Amino acid sequence: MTRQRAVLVAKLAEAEDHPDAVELHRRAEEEMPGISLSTVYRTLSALEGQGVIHRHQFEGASARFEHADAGHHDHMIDVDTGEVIEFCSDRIERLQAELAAELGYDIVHHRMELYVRRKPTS
Amino acid sequence: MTRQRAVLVAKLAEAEDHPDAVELHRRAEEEMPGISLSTVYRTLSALEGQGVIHRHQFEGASARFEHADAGHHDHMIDVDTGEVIEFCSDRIERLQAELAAELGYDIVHHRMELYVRRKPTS
DNA sequence: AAGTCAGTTGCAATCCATTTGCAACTAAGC
DNA sequence: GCTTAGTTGCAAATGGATTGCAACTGACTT
Repeated sequence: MTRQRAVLVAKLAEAEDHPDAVELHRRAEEEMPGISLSTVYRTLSALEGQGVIHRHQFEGASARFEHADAGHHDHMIDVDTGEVIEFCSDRIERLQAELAAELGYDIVHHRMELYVRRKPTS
Repeated sequence: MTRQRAVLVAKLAEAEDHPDAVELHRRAEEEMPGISLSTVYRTLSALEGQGVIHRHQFEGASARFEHADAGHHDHMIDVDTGEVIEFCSDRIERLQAELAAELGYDIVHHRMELYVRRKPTS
């Protein structure tokens, strides 16, 4: 609706990585100097509520965001670089659902994060 | 070493659930009135560093702790009650390792949480 | 084109879990 | 009992995130 909201959606759509609120604020300021950090936080919460973006709370870091256009996937986090790698496994998801069902539960949503390190090059 | 540390370790060992720092403080005060919340936080961090306990940061909640005597397991969180159910799946762990390996990574550690709801009783 | 008004913004203040500086205390060894 | 490194309690600080509020803006009406 407003220009600041448009800028934030655009920045998220074009982002290849998973920026946090402060980084997004930095990027938004390039196009919209003076945009406030509270607006960034407020807008991100709103967009999350509408399902337009996803919020991820990785270990020991502030929340990071990504546009929700890609389908469901999980994340690997390189513990050395902080880089985030997306992946998806139907087989794991199936097993998760089975395990939950065995205990009498349905899965509402799940979170799976693999904290990884590059294999030493041989 | 000190009495407050002993009380906290004891409370964690006898805990059937996954209490947070404030709840643990409450329980410790039964045996040790006047114990301070900072001591609880400090001791929990120390115990975590020694590998005696594990810290879990579930969605939208403060950190919860558990004694590390049981082997590795993951968690299901009942979104209605907050109850935590432990489970473990070798098959999933194997798949996770395979997926990481395919992309050239070794897993340092992982986090898998299933947010669930009791199946409606038929 | 001017008027209306709900929704949005920027700022500063606030929240809340957690951490920390510091002086007083304790436990464990000498 | 005396020493001292490690621990405690308190109060203050931290840091990411949220919020109250008055000013503003954008979309719609006429």
